[in-house]
Amino acid sequence: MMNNETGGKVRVARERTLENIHAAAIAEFSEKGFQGATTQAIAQRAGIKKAQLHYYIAGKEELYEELLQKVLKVWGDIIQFDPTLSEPEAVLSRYIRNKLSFSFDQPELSRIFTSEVLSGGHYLQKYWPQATQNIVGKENLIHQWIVEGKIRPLDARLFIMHIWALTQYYADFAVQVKHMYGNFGGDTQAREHIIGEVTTLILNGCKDFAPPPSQGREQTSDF
Amino acid sequence: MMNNETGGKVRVARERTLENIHAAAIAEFSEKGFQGATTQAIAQRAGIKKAQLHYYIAGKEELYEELLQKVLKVWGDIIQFDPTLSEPEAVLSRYIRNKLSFSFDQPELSRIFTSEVLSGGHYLQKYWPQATQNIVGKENLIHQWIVEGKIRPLDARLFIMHIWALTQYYADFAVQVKHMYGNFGGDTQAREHIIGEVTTLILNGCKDFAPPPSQGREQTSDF
DNA sequence: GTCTATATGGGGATAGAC
DNA sequence: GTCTATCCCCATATAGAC
Repeated sequence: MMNNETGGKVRVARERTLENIHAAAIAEFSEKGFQGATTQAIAQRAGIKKAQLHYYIAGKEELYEELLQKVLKVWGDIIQFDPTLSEPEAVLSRYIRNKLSFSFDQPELSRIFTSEVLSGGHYLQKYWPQATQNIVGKENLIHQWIVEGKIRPLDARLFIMHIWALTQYYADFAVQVKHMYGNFGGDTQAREHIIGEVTTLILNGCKDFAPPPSQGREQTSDF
Repeated sequence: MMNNETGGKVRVARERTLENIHAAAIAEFSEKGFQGATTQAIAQRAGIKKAQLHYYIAGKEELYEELLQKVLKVWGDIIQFDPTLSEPEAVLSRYIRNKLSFSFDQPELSRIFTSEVLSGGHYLQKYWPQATQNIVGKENLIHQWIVEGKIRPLDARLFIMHIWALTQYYADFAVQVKHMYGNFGGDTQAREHIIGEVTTLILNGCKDFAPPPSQGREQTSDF
């Protein structure tokens, strides 16, 4: 208290340590999963001793949940349909670009979510309702596009999930991509190429091929 | 030796135990990953004691590698482009159906592979060359389709990887699908619906939209 | 805040009785 | 083949000196 009148230096040092811990924990949890990760390895990656780590965190489980929340928050913030756009091409392109960029930039954070889902998703119990709610908004817009004949009739919810799956792939299976396609880490050109291929696949995939001259069409999907 | 002249009963009992162990290990490894899984839990799931388990297996690592090989073998056998078919629609539909069916029927086995990739894929070192070889065959056929104008120009390798990603999704994220879409476990109707949606998305996604009346087209993808 | 030392529990694996 | 008991190591977490 007394030796920290500015309230700056100590706090900054503490937060830098916490950042190191977070980065280390993200790497460790995303690789080994919650059960496979060890506080020992996290401490080592963060450049501190194990006892020191436990001085900064409440426990392994609390640290894990904190990071899980972080992914969910970022996704909730960034990965949305842009409401200022209206045409399917623009909305979907933007969405794909955002989600893919996150997969490229923060693959480990993305993988924590995947690892948790693989483990049964017990730590996501509170998250599913919110996620489903989130998808409903997108679903409604897509339904509108179908009614307006802007895209072909399809199962809107599955369509969203498929886009999510395709973009998530580049985080979860980065190792596979690297081996089967070649390295593309910081290469902007390769990233743009992938974004383009995914976007085209999706946009073509929902296009109406031979739209009957001008008549309303119904959605055939009944799921 | 002497009390087993038929060579049957004992062997059968042994193999039944081994099957139980395999099933238990698949469940455990797919949930927790290699590091997170414990022989304790595997034994418990198999209905035997831990010491008993170690009588049947060479070690945790050997058991894990055995199961990994199992997935790779099944994929190598089942998930191929059918050479008796030739049209893109038929080949891709069949491929998607096979891969999706495996995701539905053996999700845990599929997830072991995913978990291993998430962990860095160190146990797959020998597998990548074979997998890449496998993809090259498909790639050549797709290139042919492009030259023949049967599908639009696209990056063939990424296209294959995207189909793989979409079908793998239903194994890895089964929990997510269940929460956001509803249960679809043994429901044949729902399975067929999903197969249909994925197939249509892919087939439309690679269709040529406004093919110029009749002229060869070049492949623009240079990756 | 940071260290060494340690408490306590669980991990993989084996010995040896039955 | 199956059990109990055990070895030895590593896990999470804390105590307490500095």
